[in-house]
Amino acid sequence: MALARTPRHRWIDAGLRALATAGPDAVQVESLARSLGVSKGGFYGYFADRPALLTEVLDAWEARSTDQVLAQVEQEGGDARTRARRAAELTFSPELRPIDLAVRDWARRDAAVAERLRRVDDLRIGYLRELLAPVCTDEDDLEARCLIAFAVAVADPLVAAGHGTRTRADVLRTVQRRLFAPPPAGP
Amino acid sequence: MALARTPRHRWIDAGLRALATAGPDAVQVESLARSLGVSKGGFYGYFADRPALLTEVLDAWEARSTDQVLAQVEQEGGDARTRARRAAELTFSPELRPIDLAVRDWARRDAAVAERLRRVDDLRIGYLRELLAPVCTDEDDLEARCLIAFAVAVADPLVAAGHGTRTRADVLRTVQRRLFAPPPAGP
DNA sequence: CAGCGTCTGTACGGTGCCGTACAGACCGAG
DNA sequence: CTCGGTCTGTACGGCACCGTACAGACGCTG
Repeated sequence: MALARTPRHRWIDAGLRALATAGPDAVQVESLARSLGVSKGGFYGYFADRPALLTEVLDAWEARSTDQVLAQVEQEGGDARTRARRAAELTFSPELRPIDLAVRDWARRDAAVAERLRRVDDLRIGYLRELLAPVCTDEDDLEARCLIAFAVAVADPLVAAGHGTRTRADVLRTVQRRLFAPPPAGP
Repeated sequence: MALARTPRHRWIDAGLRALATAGPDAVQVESLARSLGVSKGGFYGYFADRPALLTEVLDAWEARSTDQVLAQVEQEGGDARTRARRAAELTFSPELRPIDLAVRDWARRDAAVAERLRRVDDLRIGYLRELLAPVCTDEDDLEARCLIAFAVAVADPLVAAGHGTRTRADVLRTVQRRLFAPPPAGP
């Protein structure tokens, strides 16, 4: 039984890279083969066709974005703020971040992708809600903080503007402090 | 001099629609021609090639997203909160919103688009900063609120999660109240 | 070493898009 | 009506990609 030089997971990894850098349209069989230094000969032994690969690419993204991140965070432990930051670091790591953005854009035009993203985001925000609940007395306030935290995390690299003398990191620190601050004053 | 049935601006409008719904890769000459019920015969009389059309599509988007929105808001007037909401309504209208998202994704892989987006976002956040300045004593706080407001506005349709019994609109109202609330307590 | 199954390279037809060429339709001017 | 310029439809060559077919290389197994 000859060993595969280019087994399934290499095609999937290459697909994830292509998805991250150039969107789903760029996940092309011949293009991936070139990037792997291989011809597409073996591809159709593993996958029925291009859509089948895309499905498995999404499977891989979903697993890495949820189970693997949560397992890691829970294993490392720490208080709520530490775990929230760690979950954000892992979820929006330099490696996963561009895939996340590509999937979000993709979800705008593909219902199946949108449903997957909904599952993933529900899980993420559910976890965030648990972590933020202790500092919030009001349920409305809790929900607002969750949306703010998540929206800022998602949109950060999408917002191109500068902040005068401050860096984006400066501003993000201030935002984080606000999120874990005691509830604001009256209406 | 025969009248053009399909003048420049119709190609550009069609390009904007394609960009909005399916991204820049979908702005294809023959595809646009089909959507206009026309063959591509006349296209190359107006535009040198496909990239030239994309440039003009971006020009149109930039003009509509900045000058036209600001002019409208300033003309309608109102207090800071009213104008902020109105600017958001116009900037993220059902018509402009999907173009905005498509451009943001596009900017991730095209430096020229990224620079355009930077100009546009700087202008938008600059305006927002003016409007929010009166309710903020602290400069750090002001900058944080600007980023929060803008990030939530941008990411809202990208975040797929639900909020239990509340609707997204409910949560957004709470966020808006927070943004215009007096500064939070100590550190 | 021989045989087998698996993986890989190459070649092919089909399709869709780009950009060009050109002929004809159309409308206003004289 | 005739002329002229402009816009449009059609056709073409080139290219890139998809999915299939098949022959040969490779390494394990006996």
